[in-house]
Amino acid sequence: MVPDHYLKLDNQFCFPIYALSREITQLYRAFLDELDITYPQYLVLLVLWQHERQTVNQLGEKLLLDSGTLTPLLKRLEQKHLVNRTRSRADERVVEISLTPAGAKLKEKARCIPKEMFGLLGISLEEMETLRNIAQKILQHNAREQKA
Amino acid sequence: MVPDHYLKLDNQFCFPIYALSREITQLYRAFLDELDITYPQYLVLLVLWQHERQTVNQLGEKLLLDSGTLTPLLKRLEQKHLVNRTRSRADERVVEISLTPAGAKLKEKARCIPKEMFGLLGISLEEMETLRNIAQKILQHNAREQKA
DNA sequence: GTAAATTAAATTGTGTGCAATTTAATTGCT
DNA sequence: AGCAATTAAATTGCACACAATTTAATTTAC
Repeated sequence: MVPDHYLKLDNQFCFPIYALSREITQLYRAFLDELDITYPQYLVLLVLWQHERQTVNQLGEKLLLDSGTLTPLLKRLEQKHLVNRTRSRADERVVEISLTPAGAKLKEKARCIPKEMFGLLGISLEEMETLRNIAQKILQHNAREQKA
Repeated sequence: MVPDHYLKLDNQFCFPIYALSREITQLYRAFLDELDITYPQYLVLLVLWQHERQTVNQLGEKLLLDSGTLTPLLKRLEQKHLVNRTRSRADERVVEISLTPAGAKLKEKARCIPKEMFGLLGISLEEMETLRNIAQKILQHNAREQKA
């Protein structure tokens, strides 16, 4: 007989991650509202600030999101004139996402966000890195299993 | 001048948590689809299995969700005949959520889920507890700041 | 060269999640 | 007692997130 404490909310390992993820998105809002973007949109821009031009598929691979989520999100970013969506001439199934000048400029306003976010968490740099490393370990473990 | 690496996706602490949370919800689906419930619905049931009867507000406090999320969710659980939603006689603003016999019975089917989930993560028990403790630390840190 | 199979993105449908607001009931103050 | 303030839940509006499916284009196989 499995002991009951396995089914108590406080003993669930996954719930705090779920709750924390939502908390993080919430905390980001204070900063991102000023830029008029959401957290997932911010993630997209992070990738584009680093890579300038990406297909929907490439964005999806990096952000672990599918086109069902990305397509409307990217359309909204396009409407805000932060990105351009262009059908590739080489392969018309492919849509390339690139930064507009305004989108590129937003990077400057966003540069202090990661640091300020960290300041809101109340944990040490070590704890933060531990958290990240374990999270990434799980993600990588499951990435491999899915492809096997 | 803030170095650019602060704005690289790989160096974001928050993104792996965000991605992990979604991954966790995904992994849970394998088990919860059989019970015909979603992960947030599962969380609600976890609370009810432990506490039998809760107001919407109490559920919200425990799950860090507001009634905008909970009300439709609970309505769907009610439609599945897993819970009853009853207006309190003592205070008609209050809606009490209680388990139906079917809802209570589901606990038996769910008893192995936490353990099996753990098996899918590819981390040690220690790593899991570390992850949970840091996550809870952040959540508590921000719970206090919000009320201050 | 042509048809079948595969692929990239888009669409459809459903269930969250949260801010803002509304509705109805209760509490607090005078 | 009556009204203002507060509260619990519900609603409205919007942005995700993901499964399933569709559309259009490309690749593969014959």
